Amino acid sequence: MVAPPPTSATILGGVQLQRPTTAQRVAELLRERIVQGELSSGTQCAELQLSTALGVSRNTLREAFQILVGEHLLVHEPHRGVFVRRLDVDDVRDIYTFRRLVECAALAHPASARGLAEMRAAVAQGMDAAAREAWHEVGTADVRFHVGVTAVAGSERLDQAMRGLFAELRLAFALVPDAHELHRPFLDLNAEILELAERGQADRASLLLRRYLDDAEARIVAAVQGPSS
Amino acid sequence: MVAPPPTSATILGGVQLQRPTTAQRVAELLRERIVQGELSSGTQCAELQLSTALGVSRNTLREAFQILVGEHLLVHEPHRGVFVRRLDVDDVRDIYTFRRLVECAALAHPASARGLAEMRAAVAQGMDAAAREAWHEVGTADVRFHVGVTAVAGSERLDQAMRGLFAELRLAFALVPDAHELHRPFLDLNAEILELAERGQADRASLLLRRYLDDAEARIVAAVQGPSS
DNA sequence: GCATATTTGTCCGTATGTATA
DNA sequence: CTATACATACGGACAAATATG
Repeated sequence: MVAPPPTSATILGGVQLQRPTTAQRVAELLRERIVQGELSSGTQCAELQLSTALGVSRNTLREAFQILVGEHLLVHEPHRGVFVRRLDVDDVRDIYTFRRLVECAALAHPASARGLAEMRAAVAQGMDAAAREAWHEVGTADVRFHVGVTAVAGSERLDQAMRGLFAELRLAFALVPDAHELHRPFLDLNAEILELAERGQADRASLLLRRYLDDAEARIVAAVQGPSS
Repeated sequence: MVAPPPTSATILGGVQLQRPTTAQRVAELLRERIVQGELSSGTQCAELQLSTALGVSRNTLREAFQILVGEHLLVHEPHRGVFVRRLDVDDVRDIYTFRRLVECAALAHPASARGLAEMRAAVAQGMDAAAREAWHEVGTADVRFHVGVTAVAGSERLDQAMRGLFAELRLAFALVPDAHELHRPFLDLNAEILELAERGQADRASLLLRRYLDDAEARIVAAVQGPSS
């Protein structure tokens, strides 16, 4: 059920030499639904219900759960079940502390040209999407830009950690009332950061990025705190 | 089998409010064996053999595998099984690129006093262990010192990522012939870094740390490359 | 290159314990 | 407090892929 099992060998280019197992496909499907906000924070993922809905056994589903718990997208409460993670203010602050350290340091000491290329592509995609008023894609491009910033550091593991962090962040994005307004103001800022980075003005690029992150953090924190205060 | 299931409630102090599930306990047991080198790189973890040896079902064991695969300690090869990860030179370089960025940036922009306290405790432990010629404990203290450095940044998620990175690194430590000699030369260096950090000489501490990491990387790379060259 | 044995991948049924109405 | 629902964990089964002789 879940998905048409890829024909056979699946030896596509790249690193992925192994056809995904069912648990991996289930995890990917759930991950997508979570970051897209279709499964909102706090939602319980009942084993019986989900396994029948997806057409997989409970054992396989539980393997998928372990993957997503490891990515912090699900939380496990013993004998109660697994739930879509709910981020609180401390979580958001923690994530942005992480991002500030990594992204600013990456820009300050550039080591990989591949990251710059990603940043460039992301800025172009964001501009294009904004012109078409495709706000969701603007958000995607924004995330892509910052993954690119991280890639400047030149560590595959660091990139992966950051991708996981952004998946978590989307749990908070879903709480922001007008998601369009969240990313649009950053389009020009990203372009400016890119230009500074390409001209070798590493310190100024890093400083501008820090301002971006402080601003973004404040917006998300306000949204997570809710209408109160 | 695996381990005496903790009596009942297990509401110890700290964050851990949930009694570990069997899969988590199995994962912890295997993790320990892996980082201690008892399960060496490349070893296959046969499901039937391990599940009977540990007294758990195959399903439960497979859940534990997913946890450790997520931590990069095991690799999954479809229809072949799971194996203890084998690090190559690129892996070691990647890990040290990660460490350089994070640890140096943490020291350069200190944000948490708790991290400094950990560094201080680790230096003391290392000195004490060296005096007793407990070389294994010297290594433990060295790792603790650098986890402390990371903690200076003040992000729980960053700390966790770094702990995972060190678990991976131990796969490579096991390849170094005389593990004693790996950490001992760094005892004085750690103390010096700590002193600079405590005196607020953030830049000099960060620079010294970078030299440490370059040196350590070279040693590990040489060990992983083997007697050749 | 082929037939066979082994191991993984996945499912089902079920007994037990835990939380909640 | 009982009852119900659900998670936990086990063992068995079989197909599919891989390894072996």
